[in-house]
Amino acid sequence: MNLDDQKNLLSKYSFEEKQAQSKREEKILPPLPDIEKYGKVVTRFAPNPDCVLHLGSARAIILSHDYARMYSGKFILRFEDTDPRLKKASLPFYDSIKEDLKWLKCEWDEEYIQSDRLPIYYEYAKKLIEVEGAYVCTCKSEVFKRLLMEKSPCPCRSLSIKENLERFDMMLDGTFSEGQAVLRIKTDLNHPNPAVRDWPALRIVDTRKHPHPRVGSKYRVWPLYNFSAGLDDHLMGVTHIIRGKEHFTNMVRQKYMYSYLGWDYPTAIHYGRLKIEGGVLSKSKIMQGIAKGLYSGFDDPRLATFKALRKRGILPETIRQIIYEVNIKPVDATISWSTLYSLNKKILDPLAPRYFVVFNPIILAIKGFDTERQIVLRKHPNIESMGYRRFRLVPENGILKVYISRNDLELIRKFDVFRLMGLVNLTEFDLKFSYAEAKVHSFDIETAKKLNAPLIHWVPVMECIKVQMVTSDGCLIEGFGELGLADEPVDSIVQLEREGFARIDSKQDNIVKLYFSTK
RNA sequence: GCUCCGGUGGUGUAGUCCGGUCAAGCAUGUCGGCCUUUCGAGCCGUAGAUCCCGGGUUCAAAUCCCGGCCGGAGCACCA
Repeated sequence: MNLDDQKNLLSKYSFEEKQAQSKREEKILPPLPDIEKYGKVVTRFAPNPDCVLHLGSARAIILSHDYARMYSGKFILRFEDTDPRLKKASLPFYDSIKEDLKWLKCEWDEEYIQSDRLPIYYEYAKKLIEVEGAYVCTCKSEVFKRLLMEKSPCPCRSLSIKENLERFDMMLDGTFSEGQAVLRIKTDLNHPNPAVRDWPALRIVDTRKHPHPRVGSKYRVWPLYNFSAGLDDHLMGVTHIIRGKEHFTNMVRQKYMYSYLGWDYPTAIHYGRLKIEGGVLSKSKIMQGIAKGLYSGFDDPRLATFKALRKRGILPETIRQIIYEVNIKPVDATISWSTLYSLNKKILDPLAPRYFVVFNPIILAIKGFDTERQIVLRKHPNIESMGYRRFRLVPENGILKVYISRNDLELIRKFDVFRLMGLVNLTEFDLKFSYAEAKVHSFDIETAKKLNAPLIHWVPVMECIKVQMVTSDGCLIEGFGELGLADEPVDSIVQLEREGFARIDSKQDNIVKLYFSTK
């Protein structure tokens, strides 16, 4: 082996070694605790259908679903629509939540709607009264609150089982009206956290005034979160609850109920909030903003809803990677758009065909373009099988007209020669009042390279299509794109050369509408 | 105020349970270079962290203990 051979071998070896090292490690979920305790893992996602889903729910959804799949378990979707008054559900959201889950590739195995289950909750309410774990309290809430802070019981707490049962029936039959009675779960009145002391389980809602979107005014006694969710988690066999840390004390409260019923509390995992720089992630801000006309809709690009992310060409795989990366820590995480985009681009780049689109267009008249030319460009620089883009360029009286972007004017003026990508090298650039002129210098790329000419994208005036694009701040910009763009199906993501990635949102009236994704 | 939970480069995260191999890894972002008929992708390199602070235990602490500071969550007849 001579020296050259050795060098070769060495460089080859170290190259491969480096490649192997730099290969991105596929993030995997850490093991779920307590799996040995349960025969089969059961998780659930339990949204209130009072708004569309946003990035803040992504942790709960993806972790719950993926852990269920990882352990060949079961993933349940449960709609928690038990507040007909303040956080009232609305019919369209049941469907939109399901759409978002499907888009995220989180198919559920079972589906429940709590507003269908009121009789079950009533049954357990009675059971809890019978084991003296619950009582019907008719105290004014200020009075009760004061007693609570003093760690002293309210008069209703010592009522007999029989009296409580009667009172509960009076809640159900309408003798008590809204605000007059509430079923409470007995806890330790000395519990250091006043928030857990004798928490309310069921209350009365005047559903003639506040009809429920699904069951109207059929029921007047409605469960509160801890009661219905707590019961359902056991009843549905949930083994692992994955939810936000705001629910931490809810677990403490629910455990009292579980002990009366002789149940074991599932393994609960609490994660912190997931935010994104500048992204609007509050249900009330989303709802109010749309009502006020501040946002164009649930898919407004400034919102961090799944609908908006999807519209911008963010892939569900990207969101999943982010979730895997931030994991299940109880700390809040603010992820940056650049991280999101970078992950997205890595997935997108080998998939997205390339096209020319010129925004802020100006006509460029090319002089000295004497003969008709056909040019063929690849849709993807490295993936030939993706196909080709063909242009037929027919000059008129030795002049060819193309659109270029005003944004490139400054760049062009810095050089004597510039090149229209794939087409021609130009010189003697001259900006007239409403158009620009330039003269053919040469055609081959080698000359352009030699002269260090900047590369400009372009669109032929004779063969082009109108393009509108919604930018990330919600503005609409217009321009012209090459004809082939119109052949790409709606929803596909393309790369506009030198501009960035964009998703085709619609095609109508000879206009292609795009949503900008990422540079 | 009370009750919990946390604090690792700009951001996110690994390591913390079972102290040494961590003068701290990875990703993203920054800056520079290479490559490329894209300002994309890829490749190479660079800079950036007294591991919140103080004390203690120890031969040895990002890791254990105590105190402090800062941040978050909860304290609804909401979910």
